[in-house]
Amino acid sequence: MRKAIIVFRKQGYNKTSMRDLAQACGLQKGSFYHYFSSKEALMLEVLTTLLEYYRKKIFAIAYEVEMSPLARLQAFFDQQAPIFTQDLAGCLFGNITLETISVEAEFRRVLQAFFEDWTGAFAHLFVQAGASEEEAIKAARQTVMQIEGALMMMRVFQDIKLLGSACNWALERLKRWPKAEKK
Amino acid sequence: MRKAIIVFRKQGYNKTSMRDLAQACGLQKGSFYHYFSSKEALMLEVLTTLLEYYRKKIFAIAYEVEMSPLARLQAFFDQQAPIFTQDLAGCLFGNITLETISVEAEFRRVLQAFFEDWTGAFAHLFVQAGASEEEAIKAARQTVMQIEGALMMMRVFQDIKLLGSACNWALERLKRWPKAEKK
Amino acid sequence: MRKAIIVFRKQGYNKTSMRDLAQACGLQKGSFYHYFSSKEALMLEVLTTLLEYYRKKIFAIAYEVEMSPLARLQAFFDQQAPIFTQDLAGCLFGNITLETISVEAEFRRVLQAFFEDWTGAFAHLFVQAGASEEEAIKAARQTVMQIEGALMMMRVFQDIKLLGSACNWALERLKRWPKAEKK
Amino acid sequence: MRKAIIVFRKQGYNKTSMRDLAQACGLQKGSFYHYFSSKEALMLEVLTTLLEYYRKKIFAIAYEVEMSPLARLQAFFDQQAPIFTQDLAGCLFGNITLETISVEAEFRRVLQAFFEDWTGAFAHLFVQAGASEEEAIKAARQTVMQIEGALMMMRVFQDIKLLGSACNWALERLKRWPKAEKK
DNA sequence: AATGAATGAGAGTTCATTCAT
DNA sequence: TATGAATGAACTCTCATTCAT
Repeated sequence: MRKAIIVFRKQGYNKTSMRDLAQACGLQKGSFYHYFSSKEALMLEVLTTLLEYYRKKIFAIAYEVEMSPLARLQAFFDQQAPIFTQDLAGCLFGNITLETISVEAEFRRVLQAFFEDWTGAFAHLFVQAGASEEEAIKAARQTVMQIEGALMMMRVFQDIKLLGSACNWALERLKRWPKAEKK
Repeated sequence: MRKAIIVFRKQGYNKTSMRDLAQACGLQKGSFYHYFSSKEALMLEVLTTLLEYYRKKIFAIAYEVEMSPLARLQAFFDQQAPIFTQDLAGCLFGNITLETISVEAEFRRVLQAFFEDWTGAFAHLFVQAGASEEEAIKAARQTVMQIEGALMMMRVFQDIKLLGSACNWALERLKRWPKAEKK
Repeated sequence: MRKAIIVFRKQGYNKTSMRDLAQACGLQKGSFYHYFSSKEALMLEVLTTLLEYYRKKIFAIAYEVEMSPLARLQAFFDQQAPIFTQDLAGCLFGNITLETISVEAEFRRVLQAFFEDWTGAFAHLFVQAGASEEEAIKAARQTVMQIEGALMMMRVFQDIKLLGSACNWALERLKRWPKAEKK
Repeated sequence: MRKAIIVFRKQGYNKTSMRDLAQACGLQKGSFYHYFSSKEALMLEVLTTLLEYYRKKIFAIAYEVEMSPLARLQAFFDQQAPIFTQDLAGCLFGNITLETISVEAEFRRVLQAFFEDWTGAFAHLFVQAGASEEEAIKAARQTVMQIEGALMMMRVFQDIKLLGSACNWALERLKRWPKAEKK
């Protein structure tokens, strides 16, 4: 499963064959069908599992009351960055979105959930820093977009720093609110 | 060729078969090989041709001296938006980047060129509006990222307005510079 | 075992997978191999068991001395009909014959035995009704053929009555012999 | 196509792989898909084509006015027998019926059409020989059933003569009608 | 310039079978 | 006795590509 994430994120959905996945796991491709009923089902489960992980390990950081919003965002990025930069492969959800969303309707619900929860986490931070609900959502959306855009640039130009600058912009932005550094 | 762009943008590179492309053009699969030596070559030519089109018809707008920077950016977006929103399929370069960049090295050069020129065009506008070279590049990059991120969100949530708001943010940002509205 | 008969009769030999059979028995595929060494062996055992059942419960009716030949044939059909009409699936031996006889030689012996014993049972009735050995065998063969043919029509046209008429013809035919109704 | 008939008749539908068929035609299995969209479609076309052939070349004999009904039936069997006895493989329609009818609904229409037309042809002969409509249909049905049953026995016992005797019975039966031998 | 037959490789998937537990 | 993981071969079908016409 963890192996599948890596392969899918790097090669995309259509380019990745069951043989690739099996090989990455040291199995025969037929063996995969004991665990997943189809390639599509596997992808769906990969996405669902990964979303769960994000919720518990990353998005949750935005709701930790013991840190200031700014500290939380910092921690958030610290957790997220290594995942995104690994293999210079970016964000699985973003990659799969652009590759499949117009054709594979089954993935849409999970992909939407990911982006909604991500935006929600950021919005919560902006609210806590002093923004109105509306302002917060706007800022959160913009931040998510910027990061996904940055990941794209990171991959085209093979330059990890491009993600860093997007994160910095987000931190700067949060700082502008009065309660950004208060617990 | 124009048909190929549409199909590739919507379905992606790997999901699109030569049969799909031929069908879209009212031809037989085999006939395609009179014009393009391989699927890869075709994609490359599609990207190159489209890049040329962008340069002449869209990026060029940023360098038109008769309009204020703000007016130019507005015109820029007016040209770009319908292409991006058609079929809710987004930006071919962005889509192909996230799908293939880690696997097909041959496309990278064109993809990079596209994003460089795009950024360059925006940077020129910010400079003309009064920004320093460095500030301009930063702002331009951020804008491109935001738009690509917005296109992703537009596709996941099937909501065209998400692109619009990214464009508006860019316009607002440009306005903050003193010479934004001067020719 | 009884479940296997049902599945095989309806789906045929090649279309039926070990998974289908296991499922019908509430077992796992692997568990089947404690009872049968292979799919072929299973089929063979199914056929053998069923033949044994036919011999004891159905063909035996033809040899019951307490009834007239006609009464025996009637009883014979009364026993046989519900088996053949269940699920509109016909006769397992007939189905398997037409599907596999040219390819799997191993089944031939049991299949032949079934048809020989069946014919023998009918021939006995005709002899008892007054026919010569030769005439009896001829009539018996014809009757079996007619019934198998009727089962085929029953299945194509999804009409249970087609079997009934074949049985009636056989009864009429037997009646023509002088001792048909004598014990 | 002619090759496909042979292979399907001998091996059945499920046992016959696209590789088998391709091999019989000296092609690669992939090449088959230029002519038929799927195995099922191929089978359907095989059945349809063969039905057409039967109608024109065999069933038509029953309607030839220049011969007596008996002569026509004789000619009918003379045409039919070599097809049925070839490879001891029997009747494709009968074989496919018993193998697939409960599972593959798409074939039913053609299979029914075959048996209806066959019965119709025989019924016509009986009518011309002097039978009432009702009697004719009954006799025709019985004859078809007998032949299909005989083909089954022919295959189990690997004895070509079994088909012959079924044909003879049919001829004898027709002779019993007054106008059987009149043109 | 365009076709359509053909190919060989490989896709996703199913299968009968094995075997450690 | 029964499971469930695993395999390797075979399945139906699709693909990018070639080439004679």
